[in-house]
Amino acid sequence: MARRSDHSREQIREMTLAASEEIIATQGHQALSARKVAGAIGYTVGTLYLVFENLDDLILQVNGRTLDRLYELIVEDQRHCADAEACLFQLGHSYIRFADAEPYAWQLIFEHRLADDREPPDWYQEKIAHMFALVEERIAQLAAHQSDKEIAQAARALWGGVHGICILAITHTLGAAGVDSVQAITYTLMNNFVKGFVSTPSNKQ
Amino acid sequence: MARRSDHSREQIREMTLAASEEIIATQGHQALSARKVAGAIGYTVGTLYLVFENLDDLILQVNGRTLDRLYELIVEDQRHCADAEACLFQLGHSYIRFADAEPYAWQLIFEHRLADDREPPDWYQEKIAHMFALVEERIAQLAAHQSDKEIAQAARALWGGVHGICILAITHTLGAAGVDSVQAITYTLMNNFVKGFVSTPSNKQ
DNA sequence: ACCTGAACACCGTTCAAGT
DNA sequence: ACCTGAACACCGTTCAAGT
Repeated sequence: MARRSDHSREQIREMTLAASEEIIATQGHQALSARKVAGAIGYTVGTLYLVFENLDDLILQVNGRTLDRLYELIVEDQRHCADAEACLFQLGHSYIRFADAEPYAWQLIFEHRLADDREPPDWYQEKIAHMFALVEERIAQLAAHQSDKEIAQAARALWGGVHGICILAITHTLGAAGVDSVQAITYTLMNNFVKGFVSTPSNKQ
Repeated sequence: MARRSDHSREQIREMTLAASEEIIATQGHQALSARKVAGAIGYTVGTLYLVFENLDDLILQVNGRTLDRLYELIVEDQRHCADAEACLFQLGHSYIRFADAEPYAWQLIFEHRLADDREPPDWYQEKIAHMFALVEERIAQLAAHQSDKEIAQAARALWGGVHGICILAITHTLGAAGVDSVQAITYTLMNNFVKGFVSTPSNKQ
């Protein structure tokens, strides 16, 4: 058998990504396999390799779309907060809400390692930078006398911090049950951090 | 062939764990396979299943030993710091130093998921609680008027925070190159957090 | 040109059979 | 009693062969 042409390359790409997302969302990324995805869209394994470089590439595309959804959620939530501090806290809450809603997709972003420790492609790095800019923006609004470098440093520290709480919560390493408790811990982190940050003329060591 | 009895069960266990650690340290946990480990110790795959329940169990044992090494390093470093605040900062630095020295072993602790989301065994949870107590102890020394609950919350927030910075650094998501820069970001997090924490009569929302 | 399906070199896990 | 090795049901990836 051959030459079906039921779908365009772009359609197959979309079907493949959607099927992968479905498997990841319901069974986790451990359950993702080329054969399973191919079966789900009614093609054979070989076809996937006409559209994607390999499984690593497929996962990278999936992760890109996860980052897009996360960005959308965050931006939407940012439209309903009052001042810079409230908006910064909202950033953390939105992040956790997403991780809680799509734990497997979210984890895959950080557990997926490219072969030979290669750098992710530019389009991917830009998505991350794009999201990161939102944190830096809010931190900058709170900074009274801090330099750009200190603001960048603070944004990385705080985003890393919120991220870590998420991870530990999802892997049950925090001894904290439920999303509410995670949100409370995140609030503790951000609240104390911001207090320390705005109260200092300079944070440089 | 059969009945070699060259080694006791305990010796095979030790050889298996050592070989697994070697593979993980040099090639990452993706490269770990039952057949590869068996080959490295001169036995066939079947033998591993006489000593370990399955590969998940083997990894759990490896992770337990990783936690032990981390604990040793932290406790040793804690003997050379001046006051509570310095010791707390040292905790973060030790943690990052370990993650940097043994990135693959360290990552495996958080990427390993038990089947069906089962809880890890008691002996494993105790190792984590043991290490966590070190953070709580230092936080408690810095707390002037905070309640036990606030101290526990703060310890979780701060440890989660340091952990997250580690992850993002290792996965190149922080735009920060090198251990020094990671240590600086961690310092920013801890310094601002502690400043906020000690300056507040109560952190309850 | 597009897709198949068989092949290759791997997996984790089990278990009858050998000594 | 201890260990093997073959079997089973899977993997990712490639590519000659079919239409």
